[in-house]
Amino acid sequence: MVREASDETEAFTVEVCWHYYVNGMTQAEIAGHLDTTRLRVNQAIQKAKSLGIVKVQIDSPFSARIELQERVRSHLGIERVQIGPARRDEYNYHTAVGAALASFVAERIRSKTWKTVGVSWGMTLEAAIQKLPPMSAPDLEIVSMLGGTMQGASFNSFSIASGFAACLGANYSLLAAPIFLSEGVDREIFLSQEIFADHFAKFETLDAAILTCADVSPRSFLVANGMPKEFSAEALIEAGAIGDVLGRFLDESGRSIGHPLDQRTIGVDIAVVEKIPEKILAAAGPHKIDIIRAAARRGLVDTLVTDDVTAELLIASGEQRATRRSAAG
Amino acid sequence: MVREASDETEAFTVEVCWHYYVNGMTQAEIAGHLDTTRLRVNQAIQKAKSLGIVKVQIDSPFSARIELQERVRSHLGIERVQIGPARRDEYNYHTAVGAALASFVAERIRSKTWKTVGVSWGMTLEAAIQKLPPMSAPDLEIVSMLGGTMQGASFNSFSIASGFAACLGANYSLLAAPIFLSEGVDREIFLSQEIFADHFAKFETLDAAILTCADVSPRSFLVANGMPKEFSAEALIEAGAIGDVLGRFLDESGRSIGHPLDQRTIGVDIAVVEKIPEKILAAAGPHKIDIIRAAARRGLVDTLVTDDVTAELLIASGEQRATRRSAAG
DNA sequence: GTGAATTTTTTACAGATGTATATATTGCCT
DNA sequence: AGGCAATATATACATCTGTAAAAAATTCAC
Repeated sequence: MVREASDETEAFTVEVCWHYYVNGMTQAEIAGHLDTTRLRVNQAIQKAKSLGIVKVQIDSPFSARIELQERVRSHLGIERVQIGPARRDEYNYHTAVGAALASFVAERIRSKTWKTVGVSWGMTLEAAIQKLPPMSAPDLEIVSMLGGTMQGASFNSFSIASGFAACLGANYSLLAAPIFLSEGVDREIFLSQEIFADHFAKFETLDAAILTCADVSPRSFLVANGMPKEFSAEALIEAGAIGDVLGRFLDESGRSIGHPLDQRTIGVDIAVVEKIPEKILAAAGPHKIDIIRAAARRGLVDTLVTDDVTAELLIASGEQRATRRSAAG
Repeated sequence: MVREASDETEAFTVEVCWHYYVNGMTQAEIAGHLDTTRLRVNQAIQKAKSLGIVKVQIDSPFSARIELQERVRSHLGIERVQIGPARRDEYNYHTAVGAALASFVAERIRSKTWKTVGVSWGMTLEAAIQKLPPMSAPDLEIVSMLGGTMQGASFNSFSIASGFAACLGANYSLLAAPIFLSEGVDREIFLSQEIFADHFAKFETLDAAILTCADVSPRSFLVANGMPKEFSAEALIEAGAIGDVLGRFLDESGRSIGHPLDQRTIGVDIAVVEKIPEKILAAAGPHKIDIIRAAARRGLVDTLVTDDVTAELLIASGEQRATRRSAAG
């Protein structure tokens, strides 16, 4: 058979695609119609897709959001991203992400047979609790994963687990301890108490974890209200910390900074969290970009729940970092 | 399960389509990822296609031509259309269509096991002969389907069948008779001669026919050079003729006009032509629009070979006719 | 709380797609 | 003209899609 000139093969490819995509013919029907083989038709369609002759366009008001979440998901290398649209005129980095988290958690609890869910605490989770629909999950236990702060104004770190439980019609189990022990208190002796041992045992079999994170700045409730006096934010930053998850400070690559504070922290170990089947990180705000990325790097994120402002910043700053590395190369 | 608001279902539909068309995931993979069923995913894709959320675009310089040929094919209700691009600055209604016919016939002879092919005659077929590549088809017989004209300048109606045969390395069988008998000559007696009977018998088993057509005007070689003196073009037009195929004049609907001329015409009957498995009509030029459409209506066209000028006119005039009928309705 | 209606999911199956492999065909070189 | 390499076709099979039907779940009305 005479081999065709490339113009003829592109004309053939276009004609094949016309019949397939526009006329809705099967590949076998097209082969019969054009007097060729099904393999040739299949190859023409593959070629058209790979050369961009055929383009699929998804036209919907939701396309931009779905594209954004897919770009963030790909950028962070995680399983899924849920984006809540934020108000740009009165931006507040808890509201949209709180709503998105509430929706996601409700959906997840309906469709999964979760028994135990660990929770962190923070103002983002508090915002989610405000938005959770009433549900009835009597077989579910909400387990707090770290101690709380002893001071505060409106926000109560001990109310997060109980708040989730109240809305979900679930039970809760609190870690009734300060997040950081006082100087001179031995952590292992403190945690050897049976009530704590029983609680920590729960961490080994959690079905999911609802996490949040914070940077190392006064915007972090923990940094503003919960740090021991002998540890400063500046010292943490000097040690490489860019933020914390569950009271554990991480560097830009997601590595623990190996700080003396770890020996005073009452909460689940990061290595235990990594093994939880479904880790949901809820976080938004420009100041959290680095710690979100670090947590993802560390393997602490299956699902990121965020807002669209933060999602766009993640993408933009990711592109900047790629551009800087490329220029340096 | 709570029925979703329609905004959420469109968001879901878009997300499904994103994974399917952009991420290249299978429907089962998407169902697992979005925690739903394969049926739901399939339905979302169908819905997106039917609502126009998903659009397939075929971007190629050939798209316009393929679209045009599909529109003509659909307009005429025939099997396929081959379009040759014509020069617009020096338009000539034989060259492009002749080239397209040559290409199509060559391809067809390579891929089909044709034994006998009937041919009409005309300047369009002559142009095709000029463009046919040399081939070797010793088992093929080219059979002329009608008598010829006794006069002419450069064009010889008796050279078409032999010209095809020469190029294709085939045999030929000529209908050595005038296309119209003289007055007073009985057609049946004339055709009862064994040599004609043998030739006419071939018409019953033709594998394909290569036809052309002409309007009723001096542009038609037949009308200009072959008509008996007692029949005028005006009289044919008055009888309803808009053109001819194989010397048989048809009205706008493709019906034979039932003219006394039929009793003097030496050529295959139209009813016999209708039964040939593959009928190829080669025709181009603004003056042939009506007879092309009439021939298609009559069932004389499986494949139309034309040029792009004519194709566009077919479409445009078809739209005008539809508009007129709509206004009259 | 129960039963009926409706909707969704699961399962099954037919047809289409995608790809691998064996076979056939074509082209080129000697 | 024959042999070999390259290419195309035919065949086979795995996977995916599309849809129908049975089963399960949910919703609604009483």
